[in-house]
Amino acid sequence: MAKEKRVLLKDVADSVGVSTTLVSIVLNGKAKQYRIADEMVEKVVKAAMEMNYSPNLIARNLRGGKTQLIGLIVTDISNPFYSAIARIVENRANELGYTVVFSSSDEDKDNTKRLIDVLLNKGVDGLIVVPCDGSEDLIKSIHDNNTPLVLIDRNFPETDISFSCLNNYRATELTTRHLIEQGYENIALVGYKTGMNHILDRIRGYEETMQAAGLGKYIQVKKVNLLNTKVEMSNVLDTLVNKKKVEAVIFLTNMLAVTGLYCLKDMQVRIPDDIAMVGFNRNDVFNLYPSTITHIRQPLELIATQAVNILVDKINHSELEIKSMSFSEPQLVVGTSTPKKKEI
Amino acid sequence: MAKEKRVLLKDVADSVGVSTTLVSIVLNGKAKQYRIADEMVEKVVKAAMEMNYSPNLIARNLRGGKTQLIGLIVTDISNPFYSAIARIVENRANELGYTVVFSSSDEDKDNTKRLIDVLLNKGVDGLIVVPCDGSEDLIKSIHDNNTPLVLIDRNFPETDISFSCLNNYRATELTTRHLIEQGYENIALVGYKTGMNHILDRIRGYEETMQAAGLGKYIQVKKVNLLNTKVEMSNVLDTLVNKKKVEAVIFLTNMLAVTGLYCLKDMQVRIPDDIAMVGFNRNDVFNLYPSTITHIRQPLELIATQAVNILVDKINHSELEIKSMSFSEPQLVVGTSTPKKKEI
DNA sequence: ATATTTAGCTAAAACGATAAAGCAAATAAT
DNA sequence: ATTATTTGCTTTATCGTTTTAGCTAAATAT
Repeated sequence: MAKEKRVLLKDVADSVGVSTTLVSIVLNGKAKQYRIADEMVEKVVKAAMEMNYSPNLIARNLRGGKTQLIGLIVTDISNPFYSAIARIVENRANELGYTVVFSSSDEDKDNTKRLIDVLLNKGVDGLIVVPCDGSEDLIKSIHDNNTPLVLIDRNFPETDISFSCLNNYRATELTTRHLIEQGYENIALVGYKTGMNHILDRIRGYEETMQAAGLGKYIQVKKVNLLNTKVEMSNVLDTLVNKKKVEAVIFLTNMLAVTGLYCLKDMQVRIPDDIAMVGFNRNDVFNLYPSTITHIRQPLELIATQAVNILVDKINHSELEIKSMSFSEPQLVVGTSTPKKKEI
Repeated sequence: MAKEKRVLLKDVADSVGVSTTLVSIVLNGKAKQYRIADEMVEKVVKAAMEMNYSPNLIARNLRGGKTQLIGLIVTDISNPFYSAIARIVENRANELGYTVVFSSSDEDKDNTKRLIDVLLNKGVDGLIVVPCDGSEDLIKSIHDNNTPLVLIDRNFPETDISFSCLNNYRATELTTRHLIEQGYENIALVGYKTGMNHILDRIRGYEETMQAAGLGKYIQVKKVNLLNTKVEMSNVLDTLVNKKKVEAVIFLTNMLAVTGLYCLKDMQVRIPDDIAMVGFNRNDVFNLYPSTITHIRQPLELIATQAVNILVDKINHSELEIKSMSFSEPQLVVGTSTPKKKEI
């Protein structure tokens, strides 16, 4: 029941009869560099193994300024999209010898600031952040302060902050083109109010593809608020379906797509009989809904792994100030929610 | 661009012209105890505020042995059930001044051991763990070593390790009783192979309720493997539906219920026309499926908050060895997947 | 007038590791 | 034979706090 006393460097040193410095040198693999005798190296390593020594990271960190801790700030860890990312970040970080600390910003920039402060204070070696609206200056100041930092899922193109995200323009270009090829013309888009680049890129992808296909007159971008989404979504969909006689809707995020499904179910609008739709990111609902939902698949594995790779690289070469940009390509998963439109 | 130098205790001390000790005492609220003059306290606090001082936690921790870090080990953070828990743990931990480090064990006890070692090595003050099959001895040894530890979602009733989980027996008692009241008799259950208590309790809840209702002869407990779930589930459901002519199925976890829905869809078995079913935990699928799925709702907020409360209590009173047990009550959310059975 | 207490503060040690500088003995060079 | 170099290790300082013990001057007691 009593707390086992931890084995210290000193304990190992005493057991071999040498200084703690020597043990530290040997266990850090610098024996050659400090020309420690081979037999001595062997003795020390053996003793350390037998005594089951493991260094106190806090002490090591205080001395060296490194914690092998990575901070991950997402908007909401309970959002399956971000928890999926978290899992991959965790795996990759572990492989590289890091442990992950996470926090949720709730899309709020003051929260983000608070969380970053806390994490830096805990001594994290670097940060992976899903930035939220209005956080650009804040994030820039962290980056300017030479804290290793990588944005994920979203980015600030005007800055020299590294990021790993989806090629968002391509995502909606793909979906829009698919819908056009299926014969739809009156195609609307539902996004949300934000100045964040990932959403703006998705909107551009839709608009430019529509324009290029000569469907400019049908371009309709509806934006709902992130709070009170359900009510706003109902109104938006009511307008699109009943007033605008829209043939297909593209939802810009998973959450919007699922909320959209709830509303359409309430309105007793059938998919795809009454309207075609495209979602974003995988969701069991998309497969189990009466019709399977066509959606964009993000290569999460790649996006998250790249973010960690870039970050760890920055941590290890903090003297270099390189902007790494990783755009991953989206895939279109075609379901039965976007069938070929029957000609009149 | 240059790294801002952190403000140290010494900087504050120098600016006021006193010792670091005094500043430390004042900022830790021990001025009275050390009878520091009131004007001095005021001066120091003012200086610290103005200089925007915040203590280096690493140094503080090295000295005090506390990190204000909590380790959370779940089986898979990308599982929405656990990421929902993670979010609540995070919130409550933050309120109490802690930060959360997470890891996923993948239901593997060797992973669990490795992760616990890493987290303890990082100096976490305590652990919240979802234990997996076969990890009882391991977990017990951590607990015996006086590391503050709380189990969540699952527990080891034979030990004196604190936990916060659902009243699992009540959960299936509720569902089974509901089905019986709706007129079903041939009710089967699908769980998975494990020795873990939470599943065994759920099975007992079903069995004893069936027995008490005089439906003992209908008791059928099917167990699928956690790997290869889809294939095994197909076989199990085929047997239940086609051979055993079962009227209703209870799925013991969210994952099982969703997998079940996939299989039933493939088999073109309609719910509830061909079979009634009950799921576990909330899922958008349950609401958007053609029929809404009756399911057990776990009070996650309560379960997770309690876990943190218990843990922090243990951290602050490590001398007391109290076993705290928190069983939270399940709720039955009734959908259209379990309608009143029409009498013949 | 001297001894004792109290108020108000500081010096120094400690937490456990790592890095820089140093030092004796053995070997090589002149 | 004397000096210079190399080998193999140790001593000391350091990271930024907190805590223990102590120190000085003023206030009180004897």
